[in-house]
Amino acid sequence: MSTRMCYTGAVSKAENNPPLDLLFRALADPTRLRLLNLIADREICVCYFVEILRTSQPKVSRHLAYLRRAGIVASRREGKWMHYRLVIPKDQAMASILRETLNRLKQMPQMRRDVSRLSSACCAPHKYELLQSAPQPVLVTST
Amino acid sequence: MSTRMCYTGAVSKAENNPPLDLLFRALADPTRLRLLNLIADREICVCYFVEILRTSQPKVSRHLAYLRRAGIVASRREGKWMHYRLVIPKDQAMASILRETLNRLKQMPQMRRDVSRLSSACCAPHKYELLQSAPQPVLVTST
DNA sequence: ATAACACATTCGTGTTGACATATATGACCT
DNA sequence: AGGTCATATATGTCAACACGAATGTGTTAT
Repeated sequence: MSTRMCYTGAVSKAENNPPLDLLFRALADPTRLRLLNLIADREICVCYFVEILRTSQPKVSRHLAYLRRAGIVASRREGKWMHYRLVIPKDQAMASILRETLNRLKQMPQMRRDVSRLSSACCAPHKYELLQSAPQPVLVTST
Repeated sequence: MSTRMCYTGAVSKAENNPPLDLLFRALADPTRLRLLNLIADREICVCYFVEILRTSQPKVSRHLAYLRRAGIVASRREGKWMHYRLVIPKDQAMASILRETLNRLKQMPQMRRDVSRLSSACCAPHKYELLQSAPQPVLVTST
């Protein structure tokens, strides 16, 4: 009960402030950081994430949903495939923190490995079971 | 003791990657963001946080401990008082994301209110019960 | 229609985080 | 030594999150 009253206070506070802590919660997981790094420069479908991160499809799906709820990615359906792309938030603070983060991610060894694995997969999708007929990622004009 | 061992583990993982998600977890809470904003430009003791955020002392203490474990603040004891100050991580990615975050926090209304409340409290500590004899915050050269 | 495919969601479970309350520690004073 | 102040930590409760496994949903192909 007193908890409720506390939360009411918190919500009214959020009217003024962009919920920055929400952005940070979205970034506070290594899997989501890897997804974000891959998604930063291209529109890409889920099966590529599964292949590149070598993880389960539900796990990828859940984390993408998390990022979507945080408003930093959006999805688009094309037949069987769901394509995900980056969305830069309207809020300036969130936007610049996100951009800075993406720039820094790019320089990290693990993230570079992911991207180069993605390049290989794109050049030779026949080598990857899941990617046989999947639409290839499409580079997006970097912001 | 077990804490030490935990940290050792985390460090070994960090050989490749800076544990960026750890930084984001530290930033993923509104109370911690307010604390960080206040601590950004000055060394300041706990009782001021309690007064400015109008919250309980254990809550402040816990969140400061969280920030300390994430390596972005450090503490110093002076008699009864614990002073906290910002620490810019050595890792370049963490450092610049943190700096960008602090710059953005500064512009948010809630954060400005906190700072101005702090200024008032510093000018008239006698008006605040908790601050009667507490050492005043000391501005720190901004990085 | 039905089967295969790509992806999303749900369920059960273990883990972590946030909080209030209570208690402990360390420093100062008498 | 004992008391008090400033701060830290322990305890119990509750919500959020992560995961694998299973199941559901929408689309294409047959």
